[in-house]
Amino acid sequence: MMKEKQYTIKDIANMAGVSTGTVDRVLHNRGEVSETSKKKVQEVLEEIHYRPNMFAIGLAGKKKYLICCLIPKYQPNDYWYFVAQGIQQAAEELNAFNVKTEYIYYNHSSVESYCNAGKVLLTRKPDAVLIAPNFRKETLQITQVLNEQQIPFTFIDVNIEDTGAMMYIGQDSFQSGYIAGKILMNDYTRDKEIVLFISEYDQNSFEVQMQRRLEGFMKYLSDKCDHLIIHEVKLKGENYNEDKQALARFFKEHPQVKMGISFNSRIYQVGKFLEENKIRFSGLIGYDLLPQNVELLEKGIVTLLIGQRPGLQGYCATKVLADKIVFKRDISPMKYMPIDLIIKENIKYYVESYNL
Amino acid sequence: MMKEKQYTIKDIANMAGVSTGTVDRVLHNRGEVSETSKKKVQEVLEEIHYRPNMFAIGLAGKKKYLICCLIPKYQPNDYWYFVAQGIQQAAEELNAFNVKTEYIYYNHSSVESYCNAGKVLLTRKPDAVLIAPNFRKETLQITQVLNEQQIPFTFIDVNIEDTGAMMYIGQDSFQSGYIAGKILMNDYTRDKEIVLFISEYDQNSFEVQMQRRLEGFMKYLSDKCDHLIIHEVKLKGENYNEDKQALARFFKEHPQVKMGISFNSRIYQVGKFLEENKIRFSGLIGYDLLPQNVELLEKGIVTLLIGQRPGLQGYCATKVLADKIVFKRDISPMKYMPIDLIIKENIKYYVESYNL
DNA sequence: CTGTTAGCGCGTTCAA
DNA sequence: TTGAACGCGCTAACAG
Repeated sequence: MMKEKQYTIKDIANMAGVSTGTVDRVLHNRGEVSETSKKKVQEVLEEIHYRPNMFAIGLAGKKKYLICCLIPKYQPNDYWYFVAQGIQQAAEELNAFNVKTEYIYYNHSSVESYCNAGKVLLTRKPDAVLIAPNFRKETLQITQVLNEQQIPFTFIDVNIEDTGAMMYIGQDSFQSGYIAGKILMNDYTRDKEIVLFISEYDQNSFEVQMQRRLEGFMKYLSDKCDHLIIHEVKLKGENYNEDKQALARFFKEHPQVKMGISFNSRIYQVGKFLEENKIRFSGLIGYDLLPQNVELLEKGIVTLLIGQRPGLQGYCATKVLADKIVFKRDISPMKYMPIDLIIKENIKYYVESYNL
Repeated sequence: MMKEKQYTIKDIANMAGVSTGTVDRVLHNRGEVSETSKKKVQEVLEEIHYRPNMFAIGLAGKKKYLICCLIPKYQPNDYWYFVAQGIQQAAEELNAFNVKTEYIYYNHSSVESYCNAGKVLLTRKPDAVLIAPNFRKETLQITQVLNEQQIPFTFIDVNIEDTGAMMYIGQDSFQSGYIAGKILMNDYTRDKEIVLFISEYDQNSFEVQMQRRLEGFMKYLSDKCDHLIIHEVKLKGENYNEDKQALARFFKEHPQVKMGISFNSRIYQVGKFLEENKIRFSGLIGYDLLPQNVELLEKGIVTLLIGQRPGLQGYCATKVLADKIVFKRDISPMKYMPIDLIIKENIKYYVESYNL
């Protein structure tokens, strides 16, 4: 707890018997310095624990920092919109420290779009990068370049391993699926039937995430529930009318099914259908606090939403990057978000504090 | 998306036709400024979105700020310990802005101790104050002085109304009790019995908070559950042996009871007893992530913990105060924490990110 | 009451 | 190769 003296370059200059200019030159190995001066300064530096004053650096160097965020293109109020909100809030706080953020969007179902975004990213010469990674192979191409150029980066939402990322921020998908299973099967009695609303997408990383949730869910079922009948309805999630037909077909055939789950954030599609057709589920679980989902939760049509704090993810990831590049602070490389269990009765407080 | 010009006090001075000194004076309402100058500057400030350069503030400011925190004395890992952790984290971040924090502890069951702490507080001449208020009347005495001296303060955990507090941060106790009711009564069938583990304390504010939780809980029961048999066991929470006897007595008489709840953070006492006596509850609910509670949750003895993010409360309260005194930023006067529902399967991620 | 000014620690230019 | 000097934006002391 003793307060170490804060040495300045002036102190160092005095101690080494040179001028501040020279000290600066050896600190940044810039310009020509004689071997003798260099040695003198380095000796002093080894003795003391010099910690440059970051404020002075920020003030003097008109240095601007750029953080680039590679994320899926979003619509108002969808999942990535909230992530962007969190990034935005961090950006505002960081504004004062000459940190600018820039978004590069990609279409989350197009490899090509992702690659292009990656190329654009590199042309921007960012000081740090936040990536919502989508395709493994293509991501590795990007991160390789970033590593070569010593540009720190973090992953958000989905993790890609062995890339040298500074940090991953997101949720444990398997476990969240497991929990969903436990809660949906709370009233489990031997002869219940359930239906999974599965999305049909290409093989991208987000799909992998949903796959993990599904695996966690099935794990719970196989651990704890025997003789369960599990139905599946595939939804495209793009054309509601088409999906409506699929749902109608299903419920005509299986009117007795009263429990269901979706592993993506579009449970509202199912909810909407159920509402329109006055079908009452005893358990309907979905992900994420999209306004449509929230509304259905409040109406009692959806019974549980699993939240993963997209805003906080964006906020933390951005702050962590800034800490790294502006203040040279390091942090732990992994941060799992809480798996928030949200019901009708506590939704209000989650929506209110969404931008934490 | 247009890059706003970064205005400096020099710009403002020019625009307002005064000097930088005057601008500084109105920004920090320091020193004497004529009404006319003040008005001119304020007009400019309203037009532009002035964001001071934090680097410059950090570099130039020799001013030290002091935030005093009046909170209950704590033991490692109890509720207030986590609050203090959050404060500490904020303190570290604020360190760079010359903000120091200081704790003043009181014994949460002693009015006298609370008053003394209040007196000490005022002698410290703080720039801002964080209070975990306990006794209403005594709190009013403290806040009156603070108001006179124009020292901003926030309440945490428990709110005391009509005091001119900048902000209250805490949980909606009634609603959290209501939710507890809903979840405990999830398997509700007409003839179930439940037991409430009630604490016996003096009439302090924390007791009031538990009272509200109880009220919320009873509200749910009276709304949704008829013909319920509700037992009560009073626990002192200080001498385990004594409480053990009370519990033993109760369970000897009512071995059929399998659901219970405690409205304070000491459900671990009950859990410990149940574990020792191999009594298995189908539902046991408590508050807060104390390590003992977490352990029992993981073992499956406690089935649900309600979390209220003590760390975040401390963190936010401290940051908000600093925002006020250092950066003159104001914020909304009320912040409800989410009511986190924590079960065996998601506890891990809450413990890990406790210091958010 | 108000304007001026000297730093804060560092980066950078410009003479020497 | 080096030192001196200026400026980044803001605070606070000081002189008027």
